[in-house]
Amino acid sequence: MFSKTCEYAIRAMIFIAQRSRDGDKVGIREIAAGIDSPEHFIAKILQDLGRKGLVQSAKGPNGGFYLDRAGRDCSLSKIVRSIDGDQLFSGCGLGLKQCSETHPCPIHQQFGKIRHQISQMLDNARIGEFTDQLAEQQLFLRRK
Amino acid sequence: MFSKTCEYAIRAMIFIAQRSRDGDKVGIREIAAGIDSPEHFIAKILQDLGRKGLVQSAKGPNGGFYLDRAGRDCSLSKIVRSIDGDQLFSGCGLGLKQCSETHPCPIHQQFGKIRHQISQMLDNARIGEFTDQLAEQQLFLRRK
DNA sequence: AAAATAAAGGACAAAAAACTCTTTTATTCC
DNA sequence: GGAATAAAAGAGTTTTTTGTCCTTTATTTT
Repeated sequence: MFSKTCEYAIRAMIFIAQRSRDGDKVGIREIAAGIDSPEHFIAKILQDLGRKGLVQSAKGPNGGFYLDRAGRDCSLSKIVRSIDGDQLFSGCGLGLKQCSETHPCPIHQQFGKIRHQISQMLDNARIGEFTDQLAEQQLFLRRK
Repeated sequence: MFSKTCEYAIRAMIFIAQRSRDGDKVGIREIAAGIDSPEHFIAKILQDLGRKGLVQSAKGPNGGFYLDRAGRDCSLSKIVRSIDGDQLFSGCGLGLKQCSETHPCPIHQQFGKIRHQISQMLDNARIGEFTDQLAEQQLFLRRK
């Protein structure tokens, strides 16, 4: 569904949202450990999200990653789009370059409905909304 | 959603179903042209589906690929499963190795619903069901 | 100012996915 | 039996994705 890169990105963003809610910053090592991802790889990903303004960061001692208000309000769909592009939201289920109402692939209708639901879910889910449940260990970002 | 391999496989199977409905066989060149795929690549894929018994084939003059009754009744989910595995049907949306009702990732519930719909759609769709609409050019397997 | 810390950047490496080419095997037609 | 046809098989190559390593830059603390 999502690329590995995108999965790590979402998990990292949610993790950062939780750990930086009181104005703290989170180091890359802590993030990698917290979401069970390769350290250097998630560093690259966050670097990229940083350039795009989806995550904030500060260098030096006491530095790290954190989210501003807009970051916590950011929808999952924005992250998915910025990493995987909009293939998932607009592409044909069978990979046709031209697939539309007037030139549909065999699963065009059915797939459209599903895509719509995926869109809705990802539009509605916000990075910051899991913070409390995460703190209470009702939700998880890594294996036990 | 699906791998390229899987997309080609589904398109090829549907194409073969249509072209072999009267007992004819379809050559690999015709298939590749009909679904807009790399010829040698789809050949490999069909070879594999053949070994798994999902498609029939015959060598020599007048040979080619065709489907038996079971093949035409085959669901899309069976094809997806046999090529991409069941990641799509059972994996975690955020890629967690352990994600379950008792140890859920942040989108576990929402993703579960979507996965269920995808499953249903792929279980219900059968390779042979598009034959008529395809013949009437109401459905398509390649770009214009 | 020097040392320490932590992200940014760039280049590289490994693995997987997508795709190609050539030879072999089976079948049919003459 | 020999030529022609078409899939099967095997051994590549290319591209993309995933992951690693090392150097640089910015910031803070002493």
